[in-house]
Amino acid sequence: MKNISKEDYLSVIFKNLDEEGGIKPNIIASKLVVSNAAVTDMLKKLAKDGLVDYKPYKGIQLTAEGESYARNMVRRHRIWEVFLNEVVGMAWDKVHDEANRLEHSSSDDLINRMEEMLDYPEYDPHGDPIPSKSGRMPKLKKHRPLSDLNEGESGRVIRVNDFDQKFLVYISGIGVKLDEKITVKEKRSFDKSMEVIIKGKPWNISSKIAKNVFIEVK
Amino acid sequence: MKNISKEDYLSVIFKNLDEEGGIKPNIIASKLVVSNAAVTDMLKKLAKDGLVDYKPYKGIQLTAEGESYARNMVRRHRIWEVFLNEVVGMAWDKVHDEANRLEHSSSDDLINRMEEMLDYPEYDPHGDPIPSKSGRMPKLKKHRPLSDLNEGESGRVIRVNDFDQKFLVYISGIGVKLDEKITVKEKRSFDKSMEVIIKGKPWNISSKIAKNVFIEVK
DNA sequence: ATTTTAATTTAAGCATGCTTAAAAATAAAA
DNA sequence: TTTTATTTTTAAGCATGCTTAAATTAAAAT
Ligand SMILES: [Mn+2]
Ligand SMILES: [Mn+2]
Ligand SMILES: [Mn+2]
Ligand SMILES: [Mn+2]
Repeated sequence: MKNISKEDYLSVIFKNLDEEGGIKPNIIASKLVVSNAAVTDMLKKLAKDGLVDYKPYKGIQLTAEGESYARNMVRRHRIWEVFLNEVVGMAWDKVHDEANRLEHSSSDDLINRMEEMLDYPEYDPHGDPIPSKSGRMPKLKKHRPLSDLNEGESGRVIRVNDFDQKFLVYISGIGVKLDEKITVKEKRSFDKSMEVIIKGKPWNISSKIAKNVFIEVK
Repeated sequence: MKNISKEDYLSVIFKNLDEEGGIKPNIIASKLVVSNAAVTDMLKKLAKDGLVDYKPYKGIQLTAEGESYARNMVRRHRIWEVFLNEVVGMAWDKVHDEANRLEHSSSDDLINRMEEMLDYPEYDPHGDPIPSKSGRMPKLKKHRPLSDLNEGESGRVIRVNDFDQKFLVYISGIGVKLDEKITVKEKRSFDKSMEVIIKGKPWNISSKIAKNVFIEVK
């Protein structure tokens, strides 16, 4: 195989199955910013390659081979993110885009070496779990979006979505980072925005922001 | 621009102009392992992009823009090689192939960070000079292929060609590395093979080997 | 100078990964 | 249940970067 486009499709499918329990052509198209027609096309090719189980109109699944390929892509991506962040000193809001390209261009040998240098990290800089060489995925602690918390509740950040750099820059600016404590002071029903307390300071955040920050459930 | 194929063509053209003083479609085709027709095709595209000066049958030159793009590609490649070798601990016979892919997938920011971490190296693991951010190329000391040395002459290795992994594995095995002293004990006219002394030990090497190892001229 | 060989370019065609527009299937609303 | 809206697939077409085969040009040999 070995093909940047196919690798991207597989990653998107894998992550959505993992996080949402399902995937439709629709979602793939919007995540990869291509037309629905392009997705149908590629699904056929991936099916022919034996990587995807695809029944038109019915559903999309990964085959065993497709899943293990995809899992390895996620592993590559997240190891690159940790490496860029910890060894090269790149900010957490920049590593995702860089890793998105590097993940397709590195040998397994290089990935394994970086993993060893980093002493086998279990989570990437945004809290996402890193599959081991054998494919085992560390369990994420139980968590829910900040947007689900009620007034008065508080908890620690355990994961943030990493696909939008501007989002990461913004939340860094108000002090959000992994393991930081956040308290919901006020929640407004008309637009779902909320006032939160971070390091003693109050901040107003939109529901869009709150939906992409995840809080550990105690 | 930004395109793996075009970047590879530019690098090959630049290196050949730099090292041999000229370049023909022929050479490009063999270095990139594509047909001559593919080269003609691509030369037209690069000309249209304003990166190459191309007169059919007459000659190939880089424009100012093409040269600076190519120089930056060589810079990326060689900084990756040093980084992989020194930071990641990858053997000198493996870094070239890995860098050949990574060079297309990294931001200038990443390259500059790696360069800084490495304290601005001037030469890559095979002795090739690394262009600075501004494009300045460190001067290589005067040198000639080992194959040109006469019986009794000796000198230190200053550079080796890095494009064939097996070649590097082989010469490593007989003790050839940068700055190592080599003495020519015997030179056989019928096949240009020679017996050389490395670290006190005699070795028989073919002219093909000797042509790819470069010795500093005192 | 003529012939032969080698290098280069042109021509036609193929696979990949997209696009837009139209058709078909499914899901949602009335 | 019937109509409407949404999603998905099919169809046709385009750019890219290759290929092989044929034609052209340049270089080398006689
Ligand atoms: Mn990421
Ligand atoms: Mn991440
Ligand atoms: Mn190299
Ligand atoms: Mn090198």
